[in-house]
Amino acid sequence: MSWTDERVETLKRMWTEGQSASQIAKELGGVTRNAVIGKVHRLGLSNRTEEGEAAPEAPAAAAAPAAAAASAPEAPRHEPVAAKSAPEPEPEAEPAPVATFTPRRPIVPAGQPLPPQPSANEISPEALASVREVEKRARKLTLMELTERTCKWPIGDPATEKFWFCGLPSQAGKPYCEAHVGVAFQPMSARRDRRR
DNA sequence: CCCTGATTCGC
DNA sequence: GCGAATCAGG
Repeated sequence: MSWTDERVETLKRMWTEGQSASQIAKELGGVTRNAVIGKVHRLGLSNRTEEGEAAPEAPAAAAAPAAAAASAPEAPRHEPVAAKSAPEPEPEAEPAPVATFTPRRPIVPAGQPLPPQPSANEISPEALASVREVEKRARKLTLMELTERTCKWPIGDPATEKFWFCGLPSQAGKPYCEAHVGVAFQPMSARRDRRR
C-alpha cells in the first residue's frame, strides 16, 4: 500500500477528528499504526491543536460530560445513596469517568446498546452475595487501567481514596464481570413479584 | 496487559 | 519517504 492522495486525505481527516493512530490504520487497511504515526509526523500534523489557536483548553471540568456523552446518552437518575455502608449498586449506572478521554469529537466506536433501565432496584439475594464475594477479590483498578475486558463496576466512594473499579474479567461485550452483570442487568422476571 | 503517541534509523 | 522496532507513558 502507498500513500495515495485519497489515503492521505483520510488520514488527515481522522487524525484531525482525534482518532487514534491504530483506529486510522484499521480504517485504511494495509498499514500499521506505526506507519500512520510516521506519516503523521512527516506531514507535520503531529500537533493536533488547530492552527493559530493558542488555547490548549484544560480538560478538567469536561471529563464527566464527555464520558456521559460517549457511553450513556441517557444517564440514569440516581437515587440518593441511603447508607454509606452499602454502596448500593445503581442499575447500570455508568461510572462517570469511564470513557477514555479523546480530543476533538472522536467518533466513538459505539458501545453496547444500553440495557433497559429498571426504575426499581431489586436484586436477588444470590446476586448480592455473589457481588460481595467478588468485590473482595476486585483487582482495584484505577481509571486508566480499565480496558474493554475489565469490569468497570465502581466500588467505594469516589470522593475518597477508597475508590476503585472492580477490574475482573468482563463478560464478552459487557462492561462488567459476571457478578456485576448480575446486578446491573436484571431480567424483568427477577423483579416481577417483588414489592418494596 | 491493554492501549496511546514519539522517535530512531535501516531501507 | 517509509515504517518496524523501540521508547515512554497512561
